[in-house]
Parts: sequence; structure tokens; C-alpha cells
Amino acid sequence: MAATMKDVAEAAGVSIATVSFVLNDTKPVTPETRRRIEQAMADLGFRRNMVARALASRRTRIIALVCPFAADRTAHSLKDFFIGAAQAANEADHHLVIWPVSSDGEALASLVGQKLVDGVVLMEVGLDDVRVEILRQLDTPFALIGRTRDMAGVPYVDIDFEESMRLCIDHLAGLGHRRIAFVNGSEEVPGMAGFGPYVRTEGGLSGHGQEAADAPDRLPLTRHGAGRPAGGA
DNA sequence: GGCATGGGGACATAAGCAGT
DNA sequence: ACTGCTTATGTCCCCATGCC
Repeated sequence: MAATMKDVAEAAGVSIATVSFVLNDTKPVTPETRRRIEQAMADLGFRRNMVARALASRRTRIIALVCPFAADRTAHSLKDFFIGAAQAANEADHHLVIWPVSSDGEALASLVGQKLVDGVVLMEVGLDDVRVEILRQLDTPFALIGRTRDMAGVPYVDIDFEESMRLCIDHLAGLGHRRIAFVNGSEEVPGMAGFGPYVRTEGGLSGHGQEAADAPDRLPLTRHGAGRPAGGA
């Protein structure tokens, strides 16, 4: 039987409210009382009951990092996002869960509608992404990694893929290369058609290619491939 | 079948007490 | 008056149970 706040309070000789003050740092508690409570927690192996806490505070303190099922996206390319988000959530006294859902948004609506999470970070965003519309309509805070066509009123962080493409082309051209292959991710993968980074790097490529019309020998070549190293072979 | 009640664990907070 | 704490109460949501 897991120890509760009541057990800790009894062991430390204080009230439940005082244990709560220490746990949440909401009111000053003398160092000696704090020490006794922390010692009791350690002795009893106390762990917060997250369900009870969520019930009382009406907050689950869980943030879902939502990404679509995408068979050929390797974990390597997403790992940094996962780790960074988990660390940030932890620093804010929240838990992060990685929640793969279908791109049609049905599972996302269910997840959010059931109040299972306090917030959503949505990644692998398409330019016309039905999931964003669903989140707009629900009363749950959310943010995007990536962007849709219309970002009015939606918090997001993003990579400037157009500028990235420009820098890549200029860098290679500066090195004297005149035939440049561009290996993009595959839109053949279910759910990845219209995937923002694919479309926008493509746009950056063609846009910069046009700008460089006065340099006819610079001829970027687009080629799709699988979103993993072997795709560029 | 429909309704009322209780239980679960933690939080929030008002009111109050004892000591300085 | 202020500090540090206790006590009491209400609240959250859902399910099980009991009663009409």
C-alpha cells in the first residue's frame, strides 16, 4: 500500500496541510519541520498520487507531444525534440508523453476531449492540418512545432526552411558546385503529403532557383527520397 | 430505473491558536 | 502584529452502493 500525504503527516507529526505546503512550496515552513516531513517521505517511500492531485487541482500536469504515425521517419531526427520538450516540461513541474496519433485528428480529439492532458505540442505539422483546426476548437492550450498556412493567433516555433534552402544552395554554389541534387522526404508516406518542411524546402528551392536565373548554370535538381540516409543513395 | 450518498487523495483556503 | 502551524470545510470527478 503506497504511502499517502496522511501517512507522511502522521509520521512527521504535522497536519496534512503542512505536508502540502512543503510539497508545493506554497507557504513558509520552518527548516526543522521541513526536514521532518522530507525524512518521513523518504522513510515511507512517499510518491505523489498524480491522479488524486489532478482530481483536486483540475490539472493533470501532462503535456502531450503529438506526432503522427509516419513509418519512415526515424527516431534520430526527432530525438532532440523529444528530449528538449521533456526537459522543459520537467522544469515546469509537468510530465511529457509522446503520443503518436493518426493524421486525421480523430485520436487527437479523443485525447484532448477526455481532459487527459493539460496541453498539446503538435509536431510534424502539415500546411493544411486538420489537427490544428481541432485544437483551435477545443479548450486546451497548444503550440506547434512547425506551421500551417494560416497561423493567426496560434503559438508556434519553426525553422525557416526557405532561408535554410537559400543558405544551402549559396554555400554549395560558393564552393563551385553547379549541379545540386536535393533529396527531400517522401510524400508517399501516409500522412506526409503536404508536410510543411517538405513543401517549404521545395518552395525555397524553386524560389531561389528563379532568383538565380541570371546564373543559368546553377540548376538545382529536385529529387524525392525516403526520409533516411539511404534515401539519398 | 432513477436518484442520493459515500468514498477515494489531494488541494485551497478561511479561521483560529500559541508563541514571540 | 507577526509567524508558523493546525483544524475544518469545500471542492474536484467518477463509480459503486443502497434506497425508493
